[in-house]
Amino acid sequence: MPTPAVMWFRQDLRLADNAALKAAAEAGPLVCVYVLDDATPGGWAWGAASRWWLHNSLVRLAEGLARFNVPLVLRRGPADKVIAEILHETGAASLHFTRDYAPWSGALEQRVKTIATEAGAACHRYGGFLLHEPEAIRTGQGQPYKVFTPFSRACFALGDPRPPRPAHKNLKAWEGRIKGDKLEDWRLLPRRPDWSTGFAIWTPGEQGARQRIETFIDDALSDYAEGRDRPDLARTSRLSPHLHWGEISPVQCWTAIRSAMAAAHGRLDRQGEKFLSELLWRDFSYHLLHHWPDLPSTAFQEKFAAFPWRHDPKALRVWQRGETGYPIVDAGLRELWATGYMHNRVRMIAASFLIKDLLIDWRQGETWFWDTLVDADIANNAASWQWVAGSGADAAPYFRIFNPVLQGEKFDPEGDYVRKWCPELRDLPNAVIHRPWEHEAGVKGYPARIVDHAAARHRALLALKSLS
DNA sequence: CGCTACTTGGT
DNA sequence: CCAAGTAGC
Repeated sequence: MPTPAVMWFRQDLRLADNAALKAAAEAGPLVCVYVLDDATPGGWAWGAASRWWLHNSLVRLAEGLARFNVPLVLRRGPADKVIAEILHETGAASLHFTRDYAPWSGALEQRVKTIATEAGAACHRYGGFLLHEPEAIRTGQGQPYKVFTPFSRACFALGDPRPPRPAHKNLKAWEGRIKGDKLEDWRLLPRRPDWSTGFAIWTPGEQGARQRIETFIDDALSDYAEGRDRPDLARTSRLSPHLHWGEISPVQCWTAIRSAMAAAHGRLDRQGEKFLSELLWRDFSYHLLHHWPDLPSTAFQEKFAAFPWRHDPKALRVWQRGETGYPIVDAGLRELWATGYMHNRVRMIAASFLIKDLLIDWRQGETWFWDTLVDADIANNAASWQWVAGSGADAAPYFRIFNPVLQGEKFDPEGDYVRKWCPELRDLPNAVIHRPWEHEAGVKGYPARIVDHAAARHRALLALKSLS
């Protein structure tokens, strides 16, 4: 029996444009494995919504491999220990995997390399999760970037990435057998099945990712630059969970958008560039996380360590349930609970409300999003919460406090988004849909405001002042 | 990837 | 009184 090559699937749950899989397939008959590792990430084990996605994505990946009669072996435990076992059980000559950039991953990948070497297997690590490796982008001074705009300029200056690799025509399985878990036994689906019924809007898996980007290009790209800010319109790409699990690579996305731009002979240039720059935001978050691994837990700007956060579990609960009395905030948190997703503009508004209006520590919001978002992502989540908190690397020179009424009126002008998620407000006229407390007849069943925004804003400015 | 307060110039 | 523009946080 020829010695196999082990393909360790991680956040690269796709067959196409997968450098690790390609190399493994060329190195020998395949042993494909996914390891569920809840130990190594410490407090950042996959949240509940992520687990729902992972379950479905693994089903799809296993189906894709089954077309080549290649099984997907499922194992559970600390990844380094499990990989060591797999290498010994199979006598593999090589191990292939795609790099990831979580704070614990550098050390993990180092241990795996040592283990593989000791087991007599060549260890190969590949990029592909990002457009640019975090070490590859440097300022003129050789330092990592702290500000997005020059970072993205440096990326654009490098030109387009190499085109994606096509999917395999053939994959060959190792003929030996090793034991694996049954996916159902991992119990990745929520215990309360009613919670995830609204997740049916998603199609996890490589095929779903491909459909998603096609639909996006056809339906939304032509108006992306402005439309992306409108939660009442379906103009965001919704690719984030697919990208997070590597069902589509950022290079595939980049190339698809570039082709659409070329096919439109320049008419889509501004819209397309906007989307490409959003893809670079994702790279930027990982760039920050890689160089500042404390980003998920510690304010980047040191003076924020002394910020007088309020301990208020009741208010946190009100925010989580979407019962703050501010329609755009509540709609966002209810959309999150129902679908595992929140529109990006609304994420900023909802996050600002938790931090600035309720003075609740951004880490509590970060934790909630980690558990409830299907696209929960360690780098994007941390960088974005810090950005809203004003404690991040590229903080605005002023203490930005979103006004939930003005934001609602600006970005959900007809109130369609708010009416969808807060049906109690359905019959309010547009003029007061984002300020229901001004409706003379009152509103049945909708909560009163948890704080007065003007007063809360004043309080937040005082809290900031206390830092200097 | 803002907001408020204030000014100006208009009705 | 309002709309538009802008300084300053």
